[in-house]
Amino acid sequence: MKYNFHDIERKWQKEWQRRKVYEPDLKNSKRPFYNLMMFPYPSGEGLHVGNVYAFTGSDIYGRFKRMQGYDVFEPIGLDGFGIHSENYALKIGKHPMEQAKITEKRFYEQLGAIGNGFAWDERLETYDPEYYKWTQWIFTRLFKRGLAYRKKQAVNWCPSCKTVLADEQVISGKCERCGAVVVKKELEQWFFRITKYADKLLRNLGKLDWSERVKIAQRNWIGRSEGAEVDFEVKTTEKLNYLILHGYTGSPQENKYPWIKKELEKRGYEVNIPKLPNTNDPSEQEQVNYVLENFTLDENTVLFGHSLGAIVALKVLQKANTPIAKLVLGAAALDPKFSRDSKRPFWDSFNWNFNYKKINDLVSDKVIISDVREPHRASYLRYLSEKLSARLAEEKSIKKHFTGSTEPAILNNLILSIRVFTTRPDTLFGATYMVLAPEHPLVQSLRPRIKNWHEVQRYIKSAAGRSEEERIAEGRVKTGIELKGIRAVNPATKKEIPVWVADYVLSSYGTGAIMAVPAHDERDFVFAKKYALPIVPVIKPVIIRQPPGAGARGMAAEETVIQSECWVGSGEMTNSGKFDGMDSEKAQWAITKAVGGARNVQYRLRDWLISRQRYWGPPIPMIYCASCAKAGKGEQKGMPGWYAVPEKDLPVKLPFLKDFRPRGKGKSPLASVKSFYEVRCPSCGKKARRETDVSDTFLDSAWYFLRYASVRDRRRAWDPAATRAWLPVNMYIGGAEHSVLHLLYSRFMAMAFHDMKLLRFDEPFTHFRAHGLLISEGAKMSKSKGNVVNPDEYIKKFGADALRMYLMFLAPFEQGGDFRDQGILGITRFLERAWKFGHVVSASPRPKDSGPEVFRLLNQTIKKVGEDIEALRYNTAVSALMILLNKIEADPQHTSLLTWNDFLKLLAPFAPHMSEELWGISGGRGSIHRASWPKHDPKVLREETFTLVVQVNGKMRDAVEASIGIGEKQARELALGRERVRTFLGGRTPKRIVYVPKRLVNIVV
RNA sequence: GGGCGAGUGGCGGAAUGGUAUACGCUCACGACUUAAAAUCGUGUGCCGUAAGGCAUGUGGGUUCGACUCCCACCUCGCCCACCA
Repeated sequence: MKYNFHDIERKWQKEWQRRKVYEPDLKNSKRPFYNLMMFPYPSGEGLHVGNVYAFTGSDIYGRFKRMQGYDVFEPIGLDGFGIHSENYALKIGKHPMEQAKITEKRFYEQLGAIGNGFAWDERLETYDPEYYKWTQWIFTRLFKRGLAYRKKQAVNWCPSCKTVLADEQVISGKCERCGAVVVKKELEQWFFRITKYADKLLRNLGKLDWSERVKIAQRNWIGRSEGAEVDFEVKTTEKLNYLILHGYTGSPQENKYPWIKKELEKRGYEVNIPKLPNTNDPSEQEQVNYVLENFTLDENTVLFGHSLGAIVALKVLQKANTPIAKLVLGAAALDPKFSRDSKRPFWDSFNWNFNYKKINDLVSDKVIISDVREPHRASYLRYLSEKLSARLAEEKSIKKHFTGSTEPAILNNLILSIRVFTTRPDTLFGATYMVLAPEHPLVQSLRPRIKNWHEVQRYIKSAAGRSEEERIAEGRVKTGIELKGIRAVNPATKKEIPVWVADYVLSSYGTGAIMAVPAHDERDFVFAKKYALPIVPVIKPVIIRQPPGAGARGMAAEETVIQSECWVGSGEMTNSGKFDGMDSEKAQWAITKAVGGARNVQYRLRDWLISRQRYWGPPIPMIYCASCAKAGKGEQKGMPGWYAVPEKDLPVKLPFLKDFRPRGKGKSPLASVKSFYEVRCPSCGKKARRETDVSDTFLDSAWYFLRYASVRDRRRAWDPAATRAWLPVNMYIGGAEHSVLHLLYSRFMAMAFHDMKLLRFDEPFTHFRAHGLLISEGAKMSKSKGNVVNPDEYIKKFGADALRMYLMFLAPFEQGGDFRDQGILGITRFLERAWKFGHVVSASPRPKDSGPEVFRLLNQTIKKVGEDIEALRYNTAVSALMILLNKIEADPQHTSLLTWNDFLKLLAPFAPHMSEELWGISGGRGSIHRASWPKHDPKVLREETFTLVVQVNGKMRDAVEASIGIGEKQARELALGRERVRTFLGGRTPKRIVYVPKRLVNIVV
């Protein structure tokens, strides 16, 4: 009776489905166990053997848990949306919607053939409108929660896929999907505010039972660093002068003005704060004319207006028609249209229309300061900042409306300064120059004061054109250009230092600017060497006492200031960034405070860029209404005109597009489909425009595990009762390549839903295990090497059981394995022998009890296989099964039916089809996969004798069977009495005899 | 450059600080066969006829005893990479 695996496997696969062996009762489960495997991304080539490897490992664990009495839920689905599928469709010239159907069929057939205990009734596909309806719903929820927002930023652009990419999808400067070199592009895009959870994502790792390497990868990716933010004052060649306009009912003698004047004059600036006419009943013309008659604006003027003074300032500038250095508006008075206040006397005499364009042309450096304690002003100030394209600084006042006797927030915005982030404030004394990222806004705002603007502009352009990869490929040759005419003041040394622009500073990390300390930072050192900048090591700083004095940011007065005792201007780097003697926490913060800096924590993690300018994904369910935007209306603060598609209108179905090719130019193909993007505004009903980008595939997979237990729920994304019963996931197994993508996004989702009270837990996977990489013939599988293993072929040739078991036998599951063609024969032989013996067992009389040796080995095997499965050491579990079968075969007359059936149970997770068939043959009831896992008897494990090893000087010289009850004295005597031992001793007397109970005697001479 | 992991027979790999090389592949020989395949049996780290000696990347250390623990170095793999 040859084992016909083909028929038997097919038979049981059908039968299991018919009998719903793997369908847990989702409504009433006593012992739920959610055993999840990462659902596959269905490629056109069909199921990869790597998928089979991962799924088998997960399935074995699930089957083991099921036999231990759990209701195991092991769902499966397809992650079929995304660039990968779309690119494949493009390649073969099929439409992704049609191709998806073909691939789906193929994948489910293949997944069925590997014999996993899948809960087929709960399968899902991410491109199914029933599914992505909820993906879109999630988007709208995140938007309403303020976790989804739009911003313009230099983003990663893949020129080949013609779409933007998240940071996580750029690997060494290349597109994760297609390998094309990624460039930076300035685009407005949707982001998810994952950074809001940076700290929690980091902290929670501690309580998760996950593969350590994945936790480490996440920790590194989040990249928390503690440091300080310090402002460096900027000095320009021509001295600035300040013209400050107070507000309604104000005067230069009141609140912050004297202090500001003093602070600015201390720094050597000319300051004018005129008393404006008719403060209590001001008129626009009168005030504007007064200012223009008494003061002359020029390109070194910093114009600051507070409250109504801000409005006057705008008019003054408009009328003066002279370029100035900088414009700062503090808590500007509200356009009556935006105000809910009672009528003010000046409302009639002021004209609230401005020539924004003219103002923009006259001054490029503009700041609008908004007091966070005055939320009613926020929307107008935001509107104003957009109109003026000014930086909106949200600051906290000392006294509401910035009316305190000191207002550091105002002062800091008046002074031109560069804010840097550093983890090493103790090296401040060694900061000899500064570097801004090419995209730093200050570079643009300082433009009129930069003497070599042409060269600077050329450099910035070339830096933007260069891809990340090029920068790396150039071997870290750093390039940059000095901003001539601009200097910064080192707040520690008070010395003026040059300011550079260089692309080795990243705009998206920290403040986009650094203080360069070439003596203590390798990158700065290289740069300084190249451009002959001073290198000053910081040596032995000392603490001196100083009278109280405010720092640049007006921090509380200090008693201790740390100063460097001596600097040595040698050109060499003192050491590799380690700075002995003063990097203690205390010193770090003392110095930070002394220079008016503030403690700060920075994360490497960036917000998740979610937009994709492609076709094959869920359309982003947002609508933009231009007329609402004009009126400053919108669903979310700071995003006028934007509305989420109402839930009743979901899903926003992806239309069938004949030409679905990516268009480039930063727009999705949907942007050219009028019938798609033309909609009514959900708020005002006027004509509006639908968002035409689709969302990132990783959003689809960031929540799929929540859907499985509720796939038939048409009213909700997930059913609360089912979710409470089955989630969080008890065991999640998948590839380590998702360490910082899928696994981080999913955690973010759970945390966001938790905070929205949509979930009771905030971590989706309590246990996660990363399986290793399956390679073939000693090398990574690739088409070019011709070593790709096709699972269909092996299933056809050897059967699913053999393939499963062989894959698991290769090496520890978490380590990965090397698929060698020859090796599978060993497993085939093992299975054939089991098959043969299974028939012998049922055909010939069996002893009632197994012999003691067989029985002991059985018990040992039960223990070992159970422990090995729990630890995912499948290779040694298989090996133990082989040893047991060898024994049974060698001693068939001492093997009882009971023992044989226990063997089959141990085999069942690995070879589910054959064990099921043999189970029936030897009289087992029901499915073996619902039978209970055997228990070992600890008493039986113990043997009566053991091999006592005899060592001389630590080397094994002899071995002798001894009774388990032997004492130390007897063991010594037994050892010393051995012939061979005497030979090795050669008459010498032992100096020492070490006895290890139940193991060995070591005679030392 | 940083992080993580791994170096054991011809190969995949196994070993709570205590018999290194389990289990399997390969190979050799034998049985069965007209023959081959399959199957079964025996053997298989290296040197040596043997006694014995030498072997867990290299060099040191701790220990009665180290693949295992500690230090330094080398090699390979994976992940990240100008994150201040």
